[in-house]
Order: sequence, then C-alpha cells, then structure tokens
Amino acid sequence: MQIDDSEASTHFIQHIIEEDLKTGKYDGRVHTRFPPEPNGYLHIGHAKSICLNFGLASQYSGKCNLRFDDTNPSKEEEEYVKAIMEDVRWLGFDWEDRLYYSSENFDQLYEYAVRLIEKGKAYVDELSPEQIREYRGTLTEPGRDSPHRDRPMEENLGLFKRMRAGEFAEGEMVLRAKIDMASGNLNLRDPVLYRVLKATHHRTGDKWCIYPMYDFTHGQSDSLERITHSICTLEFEDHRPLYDWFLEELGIYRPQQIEFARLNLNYTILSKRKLLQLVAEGHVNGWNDPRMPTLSGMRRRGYPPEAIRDFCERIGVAKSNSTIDFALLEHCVREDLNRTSPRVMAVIRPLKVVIENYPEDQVEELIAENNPQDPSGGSRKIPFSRVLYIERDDFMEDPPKKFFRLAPGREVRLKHAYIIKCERVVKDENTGEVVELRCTYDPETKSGSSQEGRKVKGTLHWLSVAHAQRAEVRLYNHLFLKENPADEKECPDLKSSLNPDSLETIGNGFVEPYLKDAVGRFQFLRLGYFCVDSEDSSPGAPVFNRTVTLRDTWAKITKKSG
RNA sequence: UCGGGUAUCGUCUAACGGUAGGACGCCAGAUUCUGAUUCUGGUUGUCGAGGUUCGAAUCCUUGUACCCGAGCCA
Repeated sequence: MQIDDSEASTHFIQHIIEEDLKTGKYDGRVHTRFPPEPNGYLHIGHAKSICLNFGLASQYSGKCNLRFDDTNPSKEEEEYVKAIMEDVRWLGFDWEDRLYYSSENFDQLYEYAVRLIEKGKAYVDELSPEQIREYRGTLTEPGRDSPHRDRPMEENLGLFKRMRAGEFAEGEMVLRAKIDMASGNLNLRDPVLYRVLKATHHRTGDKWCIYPMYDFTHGQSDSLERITHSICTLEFEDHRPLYDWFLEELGIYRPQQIEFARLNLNYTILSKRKLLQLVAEGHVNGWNDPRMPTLSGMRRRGYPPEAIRDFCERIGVAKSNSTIDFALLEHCVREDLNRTSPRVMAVIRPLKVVIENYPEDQVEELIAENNPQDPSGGSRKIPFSRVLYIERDDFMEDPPKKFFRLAPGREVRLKHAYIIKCERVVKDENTGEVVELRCTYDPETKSGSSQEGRKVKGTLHWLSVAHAQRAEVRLYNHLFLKENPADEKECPDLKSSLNPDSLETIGNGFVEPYLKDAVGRFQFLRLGYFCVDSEDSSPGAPVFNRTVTLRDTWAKITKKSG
C-alpha cells in the first residue's frame, strides 16, 4: 500500500522521539512499556495506550515491555493478570521475554527507601491518615510540617525496619519523603512512600507487610527497565516532578516521561471503577459482555483487532482532552468486516411468502457468491423453494413513495434468486396482522441468466422455510442513552442512564443451513455484521451477536420523516 | 483562589512565520441483484481583544473557557 504524505502525519510524541534520536539522548534507543494495574479488565482506552507504546517501539526499531504495576495487593488479582495478557496478545502485540511486575522490585525499592532515609530525605511519620490530610493544607494554602519530620536518621531507620517487621498496624506508621510542605504541587508535600498493608500479594504472598506507593514505584521501575520514553496519561503530569526528584536523589537512570490525553468515547464509559460497578451490580453479563467497551467485550462482540488498531491509529495522540465519536470506531469495524466477512442470509423477523406458481415439491440449489469484495472467496449453494421467509420490514401494505421494497402489486428481486410480485396479502382475521404474502415469481429472471432482465427497485434477502436453521440473534445498541455518561453532573446515577434497549434478543431468528455449525464473522445481507457467540453457541444451536449494523440510508429517511 | 495543563470544521487531528489540509459525520449525485460497498462533488474551523511582521493558527501582551491536582488508590 502506498502511504501518501497527508496520512503520514506525526504526533507530538513522535516529534520528541525523533528529536531524541537526532541528539542521541538515549544512544538511539527507544524502549517503552505498557504498565497496567491488574485490578480490572482492559478497555478500548487501554488499547490506545497499548497501540501507542508497542507501535512506537516497532516504528523506531525499539522494544516495549509489559509490566504489571502491582503495588496494591488489596485490589489486584491473578485473574486480571491473565485477562490482560490475553487481551494484549489478541490485539496483536508481543512483549517477547519482557514481562515484568513492579512487585519484582520490592527488594530494590526497599533499599531505595533506606537510601533516602540515610540521606535525610525520608522520615517515618506516625500521624494518622486524617492528620496527614490536615497537615497537607489545601490547594490554595500551604501545608504544615509534621511534628515527626525532623526525627534523627537512625531513629527513622529503626522505625522503618520495625514497620517491615510487622510491628505496626495498618495506618499507624508511614514512610514519607521530606520535600516541601509549602509546594504548590501537592505531590511534593512530603508524599507517603510506604504504608503498612497486611494483605497477601498475588505474587509475593506474605513476604511483605509494607508496600511502596505507586508514586514511589512507577518511576523507579521505568528506570530499572531502562525505559527511554515513559508514556502516561495527563493526570500524571503533576507527578513528574516527584518522579524526577526520586531519580535525582537516588542518582539512578532517568527516563523521559511524556503525558498524552486519554481516550474518551461517547455513549460509553471508560472508567475501571464504573465498569467494575456495571459488572458487580449485574447491569451487564460480566466483563466480556458484548456491550462493554472492554477488549474482551469487543472481541466477543466481533470487533476485529485490526479494526481496533486502525481506530487507535486514526484518533491521533495529543494533549488536549477530547471525546471521539463512537461512529468512528464503527466505521473502522465496518471497513475491516466489509473486506473480510462472507455474506450470508438471515431473517430475524420473518414474514411468510408463498410463491403460488412455484411447484410444491421443487427445491432448487442457487449459487451465491460469498463475498463480492473478494473474488477468491468462492460461492456456495442455497436452497430455494415455494415457501419462504422475508423480513417483515421489507413489506408495507401502504408504502410511502420512497419505499423500494415489497408491497401489494409490486415487484422486487430476491437476492441470488428470482423477481417476485406480491399478489395478495393474507391477514389474521381477528388482529388484522399480516401473516402471509401470496406472490408469483418470474422463472425468466433467475440470477445469472438474462442479464438485461427487468430492473426492479429493491432486492431482498430471504430464506427457504423448509431449510432454514433456527438461531438466536442478539442485537446490541449503545449501553447508555446519554452521549456523555461519564459526566457526573449530567449522569450522577449510572443505573438510570443505561439504555434499556441495549440488548434485544431474538430467540427465533433464522439463518441459512450453511450456518448451522459455523464459527466466525459474517455479514447478514442487508442486516449487519454478526459473529457466532463464543460462549453460548452449541452444535446445531448457533447464537449470533450483532457486531455492528450496516450503514442504513433507509433508516435515516424514515427517521427524518417521522 | 494556589500549582500543572489545554484551546483549529459538528467530532477528532495536521500545519512549527508563507495557499488552514486529512479523517469521521452530515448533505447531494453516479453506479449497484445488499437502500451495503465503491465513486464523485459539497458543507463547516484557527477562543476573545490588542500588538510585532510584507505576511500570524503559529511570536508578544492581555483576557476568557475547559481539564487535572488536597488517597496510607493507580
């Protein structure tokens, strides 16, 4: 493929890296990392970071590590570690032999803490959490020094050792850096370095009862891994001076931290806390519910990893907060699926059609191409017979002028088959509901024959009733009604902003017999892209998830006019 | 109010003192045995006010708006 200049625009992080490469700042090395905390599942926002970090490494012939920032044993679990690794791999990235855990650095971090104490740059404080908060001051007023701030170094050392030995309860003692209680940057007001946490760690077990804070771990972990460009989100901008202070005081290798704006997407939320809430309160069926913006949810929904990578490429990288239109993600998904997925026919809201002039017992095998976008995709046979299903939406008894589909007296083509004409409408005597259409077909109009045959306005998908395979079909819509459910002011209550129609289950849909035991992704002609559900399908009883609808001009017209 | 950031089409994002460009969306049309795809064409933008300059989205002054920050969370 040709890359023209307009597409090849570089973002500010690439500018920085290219400048560093030019000046030899890191000896021409580019080494990044993706550092998730294993306390939840990865979502599309993480995908942006993953693509950025792994993408940069590959673009500049560098490396990218996977590192779990696991400094809080009370929130982290092995289940998340596994899920995260699976998601990163599925997205298409490989950390090779560079899998790390911050917890592997606990010994080194402890030693760093001792070093700071010995330099007189850290002290053990016995203020309560509440007192520490009071002493910290406010955004506009300076804080006050802790009464324990000037403890002798030897005493600090002894106390810190006793913390490690388990002599103090949680909340009783902490180790703090001695920086500046009057700093405008609250992160520098003697931040806590170590706290007592009598919890079992998913990796280190019960070896430790004190754990380093993230702030005392992240920068040093980057340093130990010889990271060159430590890419993180905007909220850590204020922490950079602190990380640099640690690195400086410890006299160790210094990576360059660069902050970028995290992804926001409309009609969904990308907050781990709130996603956890959706799962915990049962508003969705687990982390991989196809409505979830998690990578596992999108995988189950049928989003190809290529599409997600393309999306991450297109949204760009910048420092200004922004919200991406969900339509862009869907565009990327459709673009990939249009190229790659076989076309098949399914009828999800059936209406019976009887072809009156078609022989009772006749069955014809018609040829259907699998993918018009892919000539090498081949074709398959589909059975045609006297009694068919078409989509209820494709018939109107009293249609508006722009309706191209079937109506009394009108003709349409059945895809891959014949032109039919609606002769009569059969209704339920009591309800007046249309229950059946009596039609005739024109044998001269078979697909593939006489090319210059009559033109009709519409082409419908259909299924032979006798051959149709029953299937469950799940139609998904936005999980939230509001465009910005993340806004606490607009949506103080998550529950009430949920879209009650986010999942519509069609228990008795029908698909081609071809799909009885299918796996993978398909385009249901004129309906959308669907995939076989990985969990609930069973042999002979397929379940399909709608990945995304097709663009639908007719739906737009009907919506506009009423 | 203190510290740190950010402002370019409806939404994202380029342009690094020299023609404001691309993508998505939207609108119109062509083609189509998917109202899909594809293809054409169109729409709309530099936060405000001053200044420097032959020339400003870009530099300066000033204002405004928005985001982040007071966890022993990450």
